[in-house]
Amino acid sequence: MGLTKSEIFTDAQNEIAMFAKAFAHPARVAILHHLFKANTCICGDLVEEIGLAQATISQHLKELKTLGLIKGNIEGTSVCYCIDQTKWNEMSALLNEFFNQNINTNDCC
Amino acid sequence: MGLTKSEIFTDAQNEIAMFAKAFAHPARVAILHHLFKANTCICGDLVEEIGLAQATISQHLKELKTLGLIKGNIEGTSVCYCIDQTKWNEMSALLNEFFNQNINTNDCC
DNA sequence: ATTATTAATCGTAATATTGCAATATATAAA
DNA sequence: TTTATATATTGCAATATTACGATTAATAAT
Repeated sequence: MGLTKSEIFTDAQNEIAMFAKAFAHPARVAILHHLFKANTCICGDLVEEIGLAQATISQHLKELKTLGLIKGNIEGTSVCYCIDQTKWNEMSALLNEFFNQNINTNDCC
Repeated sequence: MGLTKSEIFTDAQNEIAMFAKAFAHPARVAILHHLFKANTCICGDLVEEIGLAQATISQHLKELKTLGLIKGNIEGTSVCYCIDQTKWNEMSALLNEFFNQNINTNDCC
């Protein structure tokens, strides 16, 4: 118990859930908001901007990076993060398709 | 610790995270998939279709209903569920805006 | 070489989520 | 009224997530 039974769902369903999880915490939404506004930033910027501990921000960055939504480039002692446009568009297309499957249905109850 | 600090984020960031959470589990994605396909369904249909316990499906339905994404109408001993189109479109618009804020940014690293 | 800066990782505590059996509730059918 | 059917709720166990202090690692500056 307590363990999601991924094996009983389709790949598409699991993938949608995986991407959605990226946005399912306001800290990650805030990180992405800031990245879009600033184009690039380093971990320290986000710590200041958002107000969570460095370890916490680093952990959220790791999740976004693991999913492929952001990239990180080492620049001296710091790491420059930015959105991975290609992956972002891929994710966006997948979720959009999910959101728009209702074109032909009506309210029923 | 372990408690999300919602108060340090904007309303928009919290709202995006809340909606994203709805899709952050494949069972709920599967429920919504089925609802779009079938237009309406009852809890028992989903138990059969998805293969999780009745209590588990009921719990996922409750979360979707609390968010307002689905509606439930009592019909005899069963409850007829369907998508709430208005709320769905509202959610879709909010997340789409989030996904499309990248129009003018470039890859950087 | 030593020190400062930046980020990642580890360890840990607290909270949240998932899943199910058992039970409760509420209506329909007999 | 009793029984059957369908869903919600409760209680509990297991896993996942969130957060942070402390430490580590790696480069830059002195």
